[in-house]
Amino acid sequence: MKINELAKISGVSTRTLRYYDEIGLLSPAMKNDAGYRIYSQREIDLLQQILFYRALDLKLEQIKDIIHAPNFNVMNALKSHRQHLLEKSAMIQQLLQTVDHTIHTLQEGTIMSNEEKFKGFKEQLIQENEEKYGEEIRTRYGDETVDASNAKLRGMTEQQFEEMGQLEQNLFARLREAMADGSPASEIGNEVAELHKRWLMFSWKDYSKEAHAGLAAMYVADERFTAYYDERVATGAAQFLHDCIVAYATK
Amino acid sequence: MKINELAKISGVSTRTLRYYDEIGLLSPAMKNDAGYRIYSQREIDLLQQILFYRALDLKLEQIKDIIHAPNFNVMNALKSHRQHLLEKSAMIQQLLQTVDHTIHTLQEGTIMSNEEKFKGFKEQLIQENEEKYGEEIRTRYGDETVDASNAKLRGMTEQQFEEMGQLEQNLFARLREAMADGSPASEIGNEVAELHKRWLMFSWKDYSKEAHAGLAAMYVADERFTAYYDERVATGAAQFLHDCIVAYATK
DNA sequence: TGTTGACCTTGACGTTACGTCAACATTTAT
DNA sequence: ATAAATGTTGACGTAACGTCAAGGTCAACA
Repeated sequence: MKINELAKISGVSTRTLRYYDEIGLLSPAMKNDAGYRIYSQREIDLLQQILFYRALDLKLEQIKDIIHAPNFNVMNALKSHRQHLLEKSAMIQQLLQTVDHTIHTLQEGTIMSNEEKFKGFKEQLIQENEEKYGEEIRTRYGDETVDASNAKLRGMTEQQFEEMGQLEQNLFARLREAMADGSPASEIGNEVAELHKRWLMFSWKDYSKEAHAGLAAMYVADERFTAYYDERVATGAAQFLHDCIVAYATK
Repeated sequence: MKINELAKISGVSTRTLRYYDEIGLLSPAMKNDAGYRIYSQREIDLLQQILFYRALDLKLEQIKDIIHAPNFNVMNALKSHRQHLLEKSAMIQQLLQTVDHTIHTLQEGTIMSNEEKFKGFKEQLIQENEEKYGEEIRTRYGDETVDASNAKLRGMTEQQFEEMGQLEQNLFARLREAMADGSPASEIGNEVAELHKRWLMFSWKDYSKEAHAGLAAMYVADERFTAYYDERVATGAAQFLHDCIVAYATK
C-alpha cells in the first residue's frame, strides 16, 4: 500500500504521513526500489491508534511513547493528560469571566475592579461618552468630531488623564463657589466656564464657542448630563454651569 | 527610559519588547545615537493596554488592530473572542469526557461506544479474556501463555481480526450441522474441532492437543464458556464441541 | 587612560504539527 | 511515446517569543 492509499483510507494528508515517518512516529514497513514508502496492515492499525490519541490532544512525542515504548504506562499518561486538560479548562473559564466582565463594563459602564485599573477606566469613559452622548454629539457635530475625541482620549497618557481628573475636581470646587456667589456672569462664573473649556479640550480636537454653548444646552436638556453635575456638585449645578458657559460664550 | 527599565516595570522580557517593536505592535518613541530604544510615558500606557488584551488570550495581530486602528470596534472583537473561547471550552469538555471514558474503560473494561471502534474492540476483547478466563488459564498454563496470547491479539491486524470473526461464524455453522448429524466423532465433528483449533491459533502462540483438550474441559466446567456457545449456537453446543475436541485430540 | 562589567544592538536557530510550493523521479494510462 | 498521476526530498511559513552569539556603548574604577 502506497502513501496515497493510506492517506485516503485514514483521512490524513500525505504530508502528515511523511512527517510521522520523519519524526519516527510511524515508519513504513519498507521502501521499494524507487524509494516509495510501502505500508502494511500493521501500520494501518498503528495509525489508527495514533489518530485516537491525537484526537485526545496528546502531543505526538507522548503518542510515540505510548505506541512504541513496550511497557509504557498508558494509564498514567492519560491521567496526567486529564489533569492538563482540567487546568486548561480552568484557565479558559477564568478568561471567559474576565472577557465577560470587560464586555459588560464596556456596555454598562459599571465599577471596575482594581485589576483593570487605569486602562479599563479610560475605555469605560470612552464607551460612556459614546453610549450616552454619542448620538446627540454625532447628530450635532458629525462623526469625525466624536471619533477624533475618542481617539484622543484613547491616546492620552496616564499623567494627562490624572491632570484631567484634577481639573474636573477643580471645576467642581469653583462651580460650588460660583453658585454660592450667585451670578453666572460674575468673574468666578467666567472662571468656571474657562475651567470647563480646558477640561473639554482634553477630548475635543477643535474648540468653538458655538460648540461649547451647544454642549451647555445639552447639560440642561438631557437628564443624564444634569444628573451628573447635580450629583457631584449640588442641585442646580448643571443649570448654573450652563448659564456660566452661555455667559462666557456670548461675552 | 531604556528597554531594561520598561521590561522591569512591566514584567515582560526585553526580547518581548524587541519583538513587539519588530512586528509594529509597540515601537519606542525614538532611538538615541547609539541605536538604543528609548520609551516614553505613552509607550508605558500602550504596553499596559497590550498586556491587558494579551491576558485575555487575544492574538497580537488583533491587539495591534485594537490599539492602533483609530475606529476599531473593540466590542465586536471581544464578543467574537468570547465565542472563540466558548468553542475552545466546549472542545476541552469533550476531550475530558473522552479521556475519562478511556481511563474508565482501561480500568473497568466496560462496553465501548461505536466511536472507539476497532481499536477499542480489540482492547475490550483482551480485557474480557483476562477478566473472565485469565485466572483459570493462568493457573493451568502459566502467565507467559496468557500474556503472549493477549500480545498476539493486540498485534493482530484488522483484516486478521475480521478473518477470525468469520472463522468463528463458520465454526458455529458447522457445529450446528454436526449436532444435527449426531456424532462428535464423525468426519464433520472432526472438521468442527479443526475449525476450533484454527480459530484458537489466532490467539495461541503454541498449540498442543493437551492444551486443546484442557480448554475443552473448561467449556463444560465453566458456565460462562457454556453459556457463550449455548447462546450462539444451540443448547448443548458447548458440550458437543467439547466432545468433538476430545475425539479429535485423542484420535 | 585603559579596562571591566553592565547593558545595548542585530541576527539566527528552536519550538509544534503540519500546509504549501518547488524541482525532480517514477509509475500508470492513453 | 507521451501525458497525467503519484512519488521523493528540501525548504519556507506559522505564533510568540526563549536562548545563545558576536559585537557596539556607557559608566565607573584602578
